Amino acid sequence: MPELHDVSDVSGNEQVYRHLRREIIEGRYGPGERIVEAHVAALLAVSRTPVREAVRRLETEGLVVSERNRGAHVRTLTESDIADVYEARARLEGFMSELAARRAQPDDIEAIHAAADHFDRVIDEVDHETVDGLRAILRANDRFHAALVEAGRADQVVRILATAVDMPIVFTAFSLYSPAELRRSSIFHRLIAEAVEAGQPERAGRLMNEHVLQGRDAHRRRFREPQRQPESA
Amino acid sequence: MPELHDVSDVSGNEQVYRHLRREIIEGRYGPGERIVEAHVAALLAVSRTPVREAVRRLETEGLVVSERNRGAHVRTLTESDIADVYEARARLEGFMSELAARRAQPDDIEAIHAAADHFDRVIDEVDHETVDGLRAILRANDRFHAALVEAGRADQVVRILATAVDMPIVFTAFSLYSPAELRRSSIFHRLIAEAVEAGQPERAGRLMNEHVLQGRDAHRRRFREPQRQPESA
DNA sequence: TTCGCCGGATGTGTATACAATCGAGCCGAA
DNA sequence: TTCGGCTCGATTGTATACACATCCGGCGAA
Repeated sequence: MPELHDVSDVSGNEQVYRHLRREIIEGRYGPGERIVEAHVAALLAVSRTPVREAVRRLETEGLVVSERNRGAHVRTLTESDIADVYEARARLEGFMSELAARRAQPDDIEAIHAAADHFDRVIDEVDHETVDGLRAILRANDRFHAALVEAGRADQVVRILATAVDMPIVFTAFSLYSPAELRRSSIFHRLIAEAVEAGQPERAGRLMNEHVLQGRDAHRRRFREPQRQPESA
Repeated sequence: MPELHDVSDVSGNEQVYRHLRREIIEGRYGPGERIVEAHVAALLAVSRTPVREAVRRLETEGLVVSERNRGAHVRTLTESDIADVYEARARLEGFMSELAARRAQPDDIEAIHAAADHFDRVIDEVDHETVDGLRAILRANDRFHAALVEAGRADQVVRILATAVDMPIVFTAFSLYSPAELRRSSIFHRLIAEAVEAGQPERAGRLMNEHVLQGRDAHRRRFREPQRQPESA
């Protein structure tokens, strides 16, 4: 893991990548919207070269589609695309939870419990209606999933999840979870943590699988309602 | 799927990408070997710009690792990395086989059977000891898996498999399969095709899962033997 | 001998220039 | 009016230039 909270020493490439990724995730670049290299370059005060590299990365991650000589645009996903990716993610994270239950070290277990605690605290304390609140909740959720997945000690699978499968969660960012759903998530986090600690791979895997599918269903419900956007930051 | 057998109208970027990918897959760039942009550029008679873009793509696919200001090198995988990726692939392809059994259209079924037939013909006819023979076998195998996976009609998951998970198979290229293993593969292909045609998702998924794990084990056996390289092309 | 410093060679990161392509609007002919 | 072709602005694809980081070998001092 190179840098985690580094801020100074990032290449232009990396800076552009993070910028675009966040803009897309948080919906400021809508689905289908065109990404013009020169505009992004001007906005971030860099040349087109790093912009192009960042776009290539996003393209292979699947966030962006580009056609030769015609530029790049944000990928548009159908409801069923998203559901499929959730299910794929359920399988992979389920697998990682099994591995975690087999391979986790005491440190890992502690990190998992800490992340679960932190999630609880965050959902109680932050204002769900603001962008910052949502970011905090999503970050806390990511932290739990990251702790779990890393406890499985399978770096390549972690990489797959991070680069290829993260995408859909991403588009979920503003598809808010209700307080009830968040509490349910919290309960699942606890159950998974306990199964991992107890060294019960099958249970851990099944619980995680189910937990992710709950996310899919929550997403699906939101998708079918009129979209409500939270207040901007 | 943009182009499949296009050869003329490829951007330099794409050309470099394909070149490097193949070189890595077929082992002419050994694990850990450094990739120097200017050398590749000179070799393919393009500038460094498209080379850099291709390297970024390979990097997010996980074939290559690069460090800031220090260049890129071919990723080195441990035996356990490879085993983990195989298992992840088993889960995802198992999932896709389930979907295929649910969603496949008559065309898809036909393509799957055709690919299975083709695989049989190829393993009977080609010389397993040459690079070209191996390429033909791997291509035939890929064709079966592609037909199956595409029958699941979940483009995003196909993308994930292609960009993130394909990698290990890749490193397997020269880890030859024995004739007995190839025949076993053939049998599994048939069984999977039948389960899909019969609309039996669970069986299709289980069979595919098992089939991929057989691949993992074959790989593992090869890994532990002294490496034999096939004659060069 | 060993350590540390320096300088050049090598190679990466980014900016910029220019050619090629695309697409929209215009114009004239049927 | 409608359609085909044309031109031009906008944008992408690639080459090239240059600044800077890293690596390595040599040299001198302790």
